Amino acid sequence: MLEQRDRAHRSPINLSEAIIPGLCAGCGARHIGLCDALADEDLHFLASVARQTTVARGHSFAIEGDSARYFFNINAGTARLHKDLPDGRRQITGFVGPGDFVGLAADDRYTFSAEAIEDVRLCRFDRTELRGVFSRFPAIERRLLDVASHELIVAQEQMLLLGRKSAIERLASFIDGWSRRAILCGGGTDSLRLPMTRTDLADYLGLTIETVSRALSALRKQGVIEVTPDHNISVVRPHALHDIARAGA
Amino acid sequence: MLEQRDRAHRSPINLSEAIIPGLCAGCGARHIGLCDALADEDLHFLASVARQTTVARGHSFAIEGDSARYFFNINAGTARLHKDLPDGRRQITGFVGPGDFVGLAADDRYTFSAEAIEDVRLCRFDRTELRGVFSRFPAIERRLLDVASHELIVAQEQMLLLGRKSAIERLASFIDGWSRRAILCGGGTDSLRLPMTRTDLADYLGLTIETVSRALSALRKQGVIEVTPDHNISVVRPHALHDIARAGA
DNA sequence: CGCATACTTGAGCGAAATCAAGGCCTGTGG
DNA sequence: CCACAGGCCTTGATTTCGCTCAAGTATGCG
Repeated sequence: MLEQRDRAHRSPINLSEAIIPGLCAGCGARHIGLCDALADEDLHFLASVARQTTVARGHSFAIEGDSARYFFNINAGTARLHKDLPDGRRQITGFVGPGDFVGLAADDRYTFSAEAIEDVRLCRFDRTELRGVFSRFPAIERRLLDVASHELIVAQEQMLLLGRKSAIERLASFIDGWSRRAILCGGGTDSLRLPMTRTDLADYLGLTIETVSRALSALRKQGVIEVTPDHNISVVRPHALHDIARAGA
Repeated sequence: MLEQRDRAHRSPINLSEAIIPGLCAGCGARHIGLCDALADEDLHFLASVARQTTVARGHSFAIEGDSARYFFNINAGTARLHKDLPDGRRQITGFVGPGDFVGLAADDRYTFSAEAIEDVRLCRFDRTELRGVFSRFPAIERRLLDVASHELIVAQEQMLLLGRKSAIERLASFIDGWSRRAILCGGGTDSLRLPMTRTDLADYLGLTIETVSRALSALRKQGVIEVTPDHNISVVRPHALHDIARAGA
């Protein structure tokens, strides 16, 4: 019986990181390998339809309108997904990190752009081969349906945020969600690393950079968060933060 | 060999309407049956996990926070899906009509409420039985993944609308999309029936009822649309409407 | 006919956008 | 080592788009 390490060694794909991670309840798709029971022939098949690549910070690996040839699974780093209007207005629809999928929401052409905000390592699947992958690994198709369902829930929550919440509530919602994700998927609760700029935050929350900055200051003055010198955040009163996010009580 | 009509007659489910409709490119999930090759035993199985019901206008068939027992497929009528904040603010995340699915974006509990804005006839599936349905009809699972992907695309487009578009652009986008849907899925292009109230429209577009009304008047004064005496709409200059929607050129 | 519901329009207000200035950190070159 | 440029962020002043408050119109129903 092969060790995980040996299998990883045989494949151009690094199996010690999730190729097809599972859905971790509460935090979305992250960190749970599905690949423990793969035979050698399965590995060879996967290697023929998937390739691991690196995308440097600032570079795009999918562009809205381009032919959607690939489907991605992020292994390391963070990327932003965004849609743009002709006059330059931008809406970031999500940030994706290790374990997340990119390209579920695709037609023949990408309906979004994906850009690395840190160096990203990812696994790239040929979309034309996806049917083949599904029939060989039915569990993957099932998993993807779960992932897609979860993404729909998140998307609808974001619509509520964009359509109906105030600037402070938007910021509080984002920090609340991001810190939960960090706690569930890594640990350290004291300082929360924000790999995205204030501009990214603004484009994600439907605000301007100035309003983001002011809302952060307001949360800081209320003693709910602290802003570290390197512009990261630490959550001082998680419960109060959550109450603001939910427009609570 | 059984006729479609005979099969319909044998089942409590009306098979002449789509139980599991296909994905009609461009218009989303609508009107295309998947049920032409079903054996009698399959029909009996479907009848054991699904039931056709009616929901009267104004009534909810799913409530946010309730245990998500069912999965729905709309056969007739229109419903709104919405999320609410404790203080009464409401965001409608979508309108669903014949052929659409409700409950894809569900965890153990519903993360949205669904309410009929016209009398609705729907087919109700036990979610605990869905796995069984999928293994008996793999095509359904595949179809649902396509539907979920398409809904993600639509959701991201709506995020762009809510986060970055002006009131007039929002209205133009909605009317543009709704009229395309109407043209693709039924025909008559002259008068566009809007089954939802101005309040619904406002809650869908992240605006107030007054702003919706003013934006409609503005589009009317620009000669892009006409508003009929019964508050429906007819699109006079579709191209101009589309340009406004896309903040175009 | 009277009332309720839904929609439209106007006036004034306010939250966030825009415009503008200044601070802080990093890297680069003298 | 310091000087300076360029990001990135914060804060202040002013403007604006859409919200709130208010009044009036139209339609449908008992």
